Amino acid sequence: MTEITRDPAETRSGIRDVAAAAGVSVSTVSRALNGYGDVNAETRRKIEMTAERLGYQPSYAASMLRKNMTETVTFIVSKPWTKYVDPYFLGILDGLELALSAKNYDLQVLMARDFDSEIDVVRRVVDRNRSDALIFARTRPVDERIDWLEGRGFPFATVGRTLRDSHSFVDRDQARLGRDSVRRLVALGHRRIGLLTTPLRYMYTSLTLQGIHEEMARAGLSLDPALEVECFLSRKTGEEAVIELFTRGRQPTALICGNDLIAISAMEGLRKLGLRPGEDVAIIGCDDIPVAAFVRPALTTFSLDLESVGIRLGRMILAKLNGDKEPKQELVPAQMVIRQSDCPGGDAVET
Amino acid sequence: MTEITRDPAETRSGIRDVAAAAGVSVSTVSRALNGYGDVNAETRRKIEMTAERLGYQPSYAASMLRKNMTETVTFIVSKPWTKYVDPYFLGILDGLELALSAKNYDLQVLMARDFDSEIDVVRRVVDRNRSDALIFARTRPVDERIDWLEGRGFPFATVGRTLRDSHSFVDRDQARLGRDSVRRLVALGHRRIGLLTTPLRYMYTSLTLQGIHEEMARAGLSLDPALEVECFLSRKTGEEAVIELFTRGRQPTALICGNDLIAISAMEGLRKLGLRPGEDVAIIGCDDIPVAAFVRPALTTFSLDLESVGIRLGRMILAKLNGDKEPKQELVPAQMVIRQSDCPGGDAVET
DNA sequence: GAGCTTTCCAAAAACGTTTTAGGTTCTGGT
DNA sequence: ACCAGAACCTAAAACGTTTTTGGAAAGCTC
Repeated sequence: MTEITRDPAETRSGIRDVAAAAGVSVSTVSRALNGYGDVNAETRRKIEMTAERLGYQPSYAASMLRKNMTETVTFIVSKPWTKYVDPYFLGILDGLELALSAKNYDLQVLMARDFDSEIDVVRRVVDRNRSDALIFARTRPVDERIDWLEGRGFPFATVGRTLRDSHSFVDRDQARLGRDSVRRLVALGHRRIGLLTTPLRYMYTSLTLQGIHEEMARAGLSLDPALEVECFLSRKTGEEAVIELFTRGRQPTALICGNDLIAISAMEGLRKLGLRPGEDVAIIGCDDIPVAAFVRPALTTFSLDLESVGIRLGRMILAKLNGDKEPKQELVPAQMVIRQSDCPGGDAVET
Repeated sequence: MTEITRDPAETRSGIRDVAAAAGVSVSTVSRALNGYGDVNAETRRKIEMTAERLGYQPSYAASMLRKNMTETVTFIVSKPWTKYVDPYFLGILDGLELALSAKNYDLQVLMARDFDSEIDVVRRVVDRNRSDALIFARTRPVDERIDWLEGRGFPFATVGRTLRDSHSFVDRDQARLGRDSVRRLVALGHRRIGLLTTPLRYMYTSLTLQGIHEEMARAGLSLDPALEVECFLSRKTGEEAVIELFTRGRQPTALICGNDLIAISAMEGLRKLGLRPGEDVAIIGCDDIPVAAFVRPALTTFSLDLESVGIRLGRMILAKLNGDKEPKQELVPAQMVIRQSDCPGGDAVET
């Protein structure tokens, strides 16, 4: 035990330095610090103190190379999400971080330029061994990312389902959300319901539609394709969609919107047509973004405990990393939060 | 050149495999693939083809260990941002990714549990050599992250300034934005202007206030501390703030809000008080979030080309990684987008 | 045709850990 | 007194690259 305490900032001290300073071998330091057995309690304490004193931090690269694991889970996102700030994304990350950090995994988010290059990021991460597991969202009915990863046997989970559903996922119960929307509107007297959907290429859109159609059939309502408009936030907002819908003829008395931004912009479209949203036309959104409560009329929509989705996702991944082979699949229900934008109507207008 | 083409998925092939298959030494493969000189064009081509055929990808850990660089830039975020979806964040990431990927750097986002643990993430990233440079935002007047990094001489840049401003940053020109808001409202006839600020602990808040106060002084308006309320989106929304402000007495005819969410919720507060936002009281927001155009009255606010901020940030970091010592500092102006929420007023109400 | 440079390539060291294989000391039982 | 096994530790191999060092062959100069 020497008195010379070297400046820890001067030059990063490696495991050798710790070993030398503690008077033991390098391998003993490694075992002590990694919590393995075969090391005397007294020795371990001394090593820990020495490491602390020297400010020793194992080189990430070296330990990654030797252990062949990164202790990192990667979430992949790409532009469509970052551009139209999908509230999904960030809330889930919070939950994920929570679950993963409990087991000392880091959560890293990797950016892809656009949706199509996400597969490249997936490939690079896996091929170069940059992560222990992957998570991504915006699944499509048939999704090449999933096919590729399953082919490799690489651990992953998704936010959202696919047609096959052979993998692990957490998803909002979209079908139920669709059914609930319809049931609510039908109960309010609406019989002609318009749909302003999110892009059809995503699986969640078709699951929602499935639920909507199912409940409409049950209520004895006819499905009118002319009442469905696909919205792309980058091009066609709810505003344009509404105008298109109403000028087509057959005007709906209620609108189910794929997300809140569509819903809020649809309100604006209605006003342009001289209609009062929440009075002449009922509107239901989805996601419960922060402003939903503050717009006029306050938006009726579906909220979801995103953090809990993230936590489930994290647990799922951790189980997988522990060798669990079985795919886990969880559906979490969204909560309808009723405000003002859904109003009674239908019969009067219908005649 | 053998005909046996092994299954690339079977077992990851390393640089040795490529060397053997191409009939050259390991070091030559490395030089060829990394674009160094000292390798015959013909040989290089052969090696590249072989590597391609074997699906060779250099191990990230190994190359990281040997080169002592990660080819990764890390952006650190923590909960306050993820929770109240700050539009800043994601747009900047897009620009950053663009700039960095041009030089083959990866952009990684690391999550901290909360603001206070961001410093821990900073420490861990630097100590364990997990990134070549850091970027973060939400700077405070005196910021321990910056002090620590400057002490280490680790490359970094921030979104936002500090009191000392000794480091590299890109920032929105907050002072100017503040001045512009006031000038606009004064021109519209307002003389009693209320302030619903973002949290004061952030540097950008005080810079904005600085600009606001400066312009108010120039216009000969008195500064009334009773007209300033600090909003925290987690606790005090614009709605509560407005109610507090107006029940204090001395009612303003216009409100400058620290961000759009505050502004939109403030509108709701005004309505609760029986006032019409955009008619009785003018409102100016900040950030131009997607819904800003769709609320009623449509929100007058400030937009910013976030992608360009990201790109500047990226270039800044790349220069630094190229050995540039000089700190670079850029201020980018925000664009006022005038909609409906700022209305004439003041004199009539003022008496 | 000797000497010098240039071009191309190979062998080996190095990066900083973790893991394996093995060795020494101690304890307790006979 | 001897042996088996436990407890603790060390030396060396291994991870998969990049970089350094040096050497052989070829080309050029006089």
